[in-house]
Amino acid sequence: MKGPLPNRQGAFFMCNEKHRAKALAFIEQRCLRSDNIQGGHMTSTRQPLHEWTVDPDTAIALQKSLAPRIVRSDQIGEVNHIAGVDIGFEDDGNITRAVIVIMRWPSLEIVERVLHRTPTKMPYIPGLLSFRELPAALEAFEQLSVMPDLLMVDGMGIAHPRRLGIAAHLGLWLDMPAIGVGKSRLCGQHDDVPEARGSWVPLIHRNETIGAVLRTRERVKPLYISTGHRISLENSISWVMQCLTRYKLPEPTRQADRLASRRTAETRRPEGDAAPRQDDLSL
DNA sequence: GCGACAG
DNA sequence: ATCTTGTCGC
Repeated sequence: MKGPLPNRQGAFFMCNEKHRAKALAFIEQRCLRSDNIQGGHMTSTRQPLHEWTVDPDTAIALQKSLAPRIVRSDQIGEVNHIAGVDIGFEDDGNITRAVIVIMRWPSLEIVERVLHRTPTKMPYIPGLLSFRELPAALEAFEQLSVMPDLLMVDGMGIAHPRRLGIAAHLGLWLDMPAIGVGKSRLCGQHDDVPEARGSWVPLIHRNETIGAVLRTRERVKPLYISTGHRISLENSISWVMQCLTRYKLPEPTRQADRLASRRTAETRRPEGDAAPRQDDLSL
């Protein structure tokens, strides 16, 4: 019997056991390895790429060392599922809400959603966003039963002072194709974007094209699109355009966005009510 | 030194 | 990001 939208637990145990097993294996391999899976031999030591709770200087050094590993060309296979990734906050920023929405391509129907809530551990520092938001996002990924083939992450890809924005960082960590979909500029300069939907101008920083400023809707502030990992700028723009409906944001990002910031009945706490005990909410 | 600064 | 009231428009 089909209810409105089965919660995660139900969906997991009733329908996606096999997928979930594969997803777990995937996330385990992606998150716990170092850099030794060349050729066909799996001699992985299963060590994380790096720590997440670090001081600003260390974080900057990490970005500099990781940035050269970002693949800016198309290294992407068949796309059956696209993920929208977004992080929101509640309780004065003390609680981080990581959201992942998986949509089937090309139908764009939602096949899975995860909302993971966890205490915030790092402050927001311009340029170091991924260190604040990615730990929660990765925990959300661990709860997926369907692994996507392409990520759309809110924020910048390589359009970053050290070329490692949150979308690039996540793409590299998971070794998955990723696109950065930002709503405002972090660095770089650009001309005015023509008013026509679909038109764009290059975003340039230190004499290098690091992204595109794309008009996804007329009369609306353009989006900042950039390569995250394993996808070219041209195809990043193409995927974003293909995921547009009637809104400014591409569907995967839009759906993740609304879930990450929406005050739901579970989130809202009338006077006298106790805070939710659970870390994860069913949707 | 001063301003800018994803979410 | 989040907090907020009203306002404009389909």
